[in-house]
Amino acid sequence: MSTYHHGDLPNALKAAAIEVITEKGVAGFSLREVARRAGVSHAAPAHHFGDSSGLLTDLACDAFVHLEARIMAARARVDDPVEALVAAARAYVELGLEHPAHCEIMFRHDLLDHENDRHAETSIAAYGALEGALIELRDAYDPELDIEAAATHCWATMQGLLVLYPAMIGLADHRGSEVPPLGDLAEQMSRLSVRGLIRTEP
Amino acid sequence: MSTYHHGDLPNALKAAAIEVITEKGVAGFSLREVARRAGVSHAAPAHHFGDSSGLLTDLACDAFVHLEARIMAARARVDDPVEALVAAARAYVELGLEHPAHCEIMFRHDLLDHENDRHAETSIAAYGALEGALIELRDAYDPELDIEAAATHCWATMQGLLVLYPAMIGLADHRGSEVPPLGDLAEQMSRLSVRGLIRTEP
DNA sequence: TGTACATCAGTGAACGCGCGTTCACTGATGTAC
DNA sequence: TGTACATCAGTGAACGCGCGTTCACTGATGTAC
Repeated sequence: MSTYHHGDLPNALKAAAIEVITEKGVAGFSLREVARRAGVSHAAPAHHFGDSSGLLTDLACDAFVHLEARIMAARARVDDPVEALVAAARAYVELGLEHPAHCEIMFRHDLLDHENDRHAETSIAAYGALEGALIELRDAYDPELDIEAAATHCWATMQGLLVLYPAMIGLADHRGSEVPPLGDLAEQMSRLSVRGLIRTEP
Repeated sequence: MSTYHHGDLPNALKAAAIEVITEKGVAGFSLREVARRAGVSHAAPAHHFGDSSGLLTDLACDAFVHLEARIMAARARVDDPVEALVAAARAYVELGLEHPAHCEIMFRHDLLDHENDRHAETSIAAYGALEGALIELRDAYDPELDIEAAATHCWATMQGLLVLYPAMIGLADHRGSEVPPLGDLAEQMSRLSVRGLIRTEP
């Protein structure tokens, strides 16, 4: 097998990067380490991603694409707009559980390249999927629902939950209490959000 | 002036660390850089903090102490439990605006030392201040309010807002729309939360 | 169909840099007697 | 009141390491004629 040309080095590098970040956190990430894991010389990644923010930005875009797909799937799976939103909330945190590395990067404003067009596209698309769910909620339950505010509220709550969850576990250990599974927590939190968002009881 | 013994090197190092993180993000943080800025040899920090996670953990503890103080102050300033909670929400994000470096560290689970006793104490105390506000809310408006769930909901929403805010600005720039000031957003979000948390309209 | 050439993808050696850690040291401070 | 000694705080040189970047190179692929 000729391996001089890799065939799909970009994706191999992304997979290696995810591996590194999952094991050691973003702090342990380096282009050399990634190249090493992909079995390629350390100068190779530059041909595809330029520098490390190029690679990380591409991974963040993948994360947004995954997120959009999951929210859309949740919405398609469930009829009632309230239940669809709850399902989307679960989908969000489950993405965090299954792809912690992607999630760790998504909002690391300091590490990403914001000029990147795909980054704008994919993040807007993911946001749009959430907005869609809220538009259905508005149309079904409360014409006065403020879509922008509701989207910010839902997204912030879920993202905050992902950030806080490890700390909650640490705190609970210290107290001898228990923390519910993250998915259940996401459901509970999103139901609280919905109660605040719509006036009519569903 | 004899400077061989610094007088208060630990605090000088912490101040330098905040400076570095504010300028370059956590990614640009190193003990050597911190020592340099404190005007001290690069081996000196080890005498006080051991390694970098020792220093960062101490900063995170300071952040929790600040946060607790702000929440308590907000509660003391306002009588009505709903308004107190709203004021606490504002206090949270304003801490994020005024001390972005502290805030960037608070929940960086990967960088902190979790065996640290002060970390447990201070984070529990800050959480307790929020719980206190919610207990007052419960007693005044809804005896069935679930304190744990409510605390998680409020904290997650505010923390998520801090994480998302830069991204929201980026997205708004791209759309040509505007994002309200963070404090106003915090108020709006916390009012939505309260509406979901208590059954009786205040 | 075959050949020449341009372009692209990856190599590997070399560079200088900043990092954390170690270590023998020295200056300052506090305490015992 | 003075002296000796232990402890603590900070020094600065040395170490090895992994990093990003650069560069001349080579192997593979695609295209023009």
